[in-house]
Amino acid sequence: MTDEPRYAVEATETSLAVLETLVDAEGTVGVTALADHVGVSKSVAHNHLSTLRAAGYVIKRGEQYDASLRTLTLGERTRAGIDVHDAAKRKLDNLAAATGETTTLFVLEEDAGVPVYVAEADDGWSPPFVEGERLPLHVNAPGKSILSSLSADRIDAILERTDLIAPTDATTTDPDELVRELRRIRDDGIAFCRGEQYEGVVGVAAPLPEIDGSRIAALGVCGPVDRLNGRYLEEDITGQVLSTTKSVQVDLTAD
Amino acid sequence: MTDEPRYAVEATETSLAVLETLVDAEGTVGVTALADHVGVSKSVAHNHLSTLRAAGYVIKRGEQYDASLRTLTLGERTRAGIDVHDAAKRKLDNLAAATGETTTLFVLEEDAGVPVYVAEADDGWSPPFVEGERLPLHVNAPGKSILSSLSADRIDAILERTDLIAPTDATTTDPDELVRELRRIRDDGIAFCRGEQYEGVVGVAAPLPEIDGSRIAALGVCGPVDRLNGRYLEEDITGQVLSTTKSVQVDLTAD
DNA sequence: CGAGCCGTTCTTCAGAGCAGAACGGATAAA
DNA sequence: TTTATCCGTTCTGCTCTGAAGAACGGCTCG
Repeated sequence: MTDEPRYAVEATETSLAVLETLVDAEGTVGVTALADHVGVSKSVAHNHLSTLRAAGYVIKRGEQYDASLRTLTLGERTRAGIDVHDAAKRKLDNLAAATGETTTLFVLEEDAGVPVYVAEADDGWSPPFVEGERLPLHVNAPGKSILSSLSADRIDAILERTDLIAPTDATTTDPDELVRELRRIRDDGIAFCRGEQYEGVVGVAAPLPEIDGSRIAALGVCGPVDRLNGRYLEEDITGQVLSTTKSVQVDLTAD
Repeated sequence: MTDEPRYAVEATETSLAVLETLVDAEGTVGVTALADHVGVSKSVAHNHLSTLRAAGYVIKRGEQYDASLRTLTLGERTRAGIDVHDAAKRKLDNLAAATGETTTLFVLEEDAGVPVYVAEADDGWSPPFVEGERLPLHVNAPGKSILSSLSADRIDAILERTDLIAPTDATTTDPDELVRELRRIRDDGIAFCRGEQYEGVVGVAAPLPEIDGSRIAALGVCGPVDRLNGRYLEEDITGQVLSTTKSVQVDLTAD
């Protein structure tokens, strides 16, 4: 997984650190502050900034630097290559409108679940998912859906490599218990998450298995437990998640 | 603008070329093909791939490489720092739903207009805008809105640095004529674009001037000329664009 | 069975890229 | 007004990175 590269390119690591610092900074950053933050000399920081600027990923406002909007294109171009996203986006918007809750599309990547699209709830609130950020598979409904759709061998391999961290008290950290739950999820075709990632947030999700070359994914709804509960959650919402998933699957098979 | 950096970091340029190649590639790419494409030796390509992989921006599927979804986070984190985006996103969704057409938020960056958010039309069609891609300001309605809201000095400076390319026959390439049009746009508070960027595509946009630290932006609707025309375009759609813009402005001032 | 590909590793050496010093303009303090 | 400081940029010289190309080993196809 994280085998250190034998011949790493240090300059690349520095440039990425510079770029990430700028992306996370509020407003612009000066050369000196940036050099301190990244841990290189001022001249080196300056060289990397100029290079990133020539490439278009960094802009200069006065004497200060900032990440440019070009950073968006990398992600958008990557997202454009994901067929599940194209098939699901609009349906997730509709599902969000119909339920008033946040809807998400997660994709499997390197033993992790990655939100690729998040349609926000009516009230604008949604869990602090950052699209593209890898999340452990065992802490949320889409992640568990994805896991449940894999072969037993693959589940074991992933669980072996994964540290079953517990963001809340509700998180399942026992592999055997998790495997039992995954079996139930596979039988039901639907996964629930009750505060396992964030206190008070529940989720429902259904797997979207691989369809000739598309990625293994899952589609879900999540929101506060005081709105999502009881029969409304387990029948109404669940039904809508299942029918949306079905419809995305049909579209994917059609192409 | 494009003054070559005096001490460019070549390794960074190579890594970015590698990453962009992967992002634009359909599916995965092998080391040899990638090395050829970027113009470096196989071992160098391999070193950069390993480094980018360790940083999380590249993943390996079997013996092939691909851009990872992590590329999304750079853009999303940048976007999260743009207050105009947060204020306008939901309203652009609503405007798209109300009109059935594509709505966009453009922001000024380095003499160019950059789409930061695009809400697609009902029929799923939208101009081939890639979020984050810089577009000339004189070819579309949001760009012209942005220009019109600047001071005369600043307009002159930008026009001097800009090559007034003409994607279609309808594009205005004469600076004087453009300045006259910008004056009209400033007086009306609304800009139109009639096939100046893409044949058969018209646009309406209104400027969203700088509000304490927010970026200079514009908000627009665009779609095919056979749907958007006549009084429907000039009164109905235009009115909705103006009221949405007003509402975003109010929200921005409120914070 | 062997020829050819492809990803990975190794080795060697030029020069890329590092740190630190020096420059120069701007701003603040005396 | 003068002086001190700070910050972005440029310069310089040394070192070790990162480049190329060859070699390795596994795989596939003829």
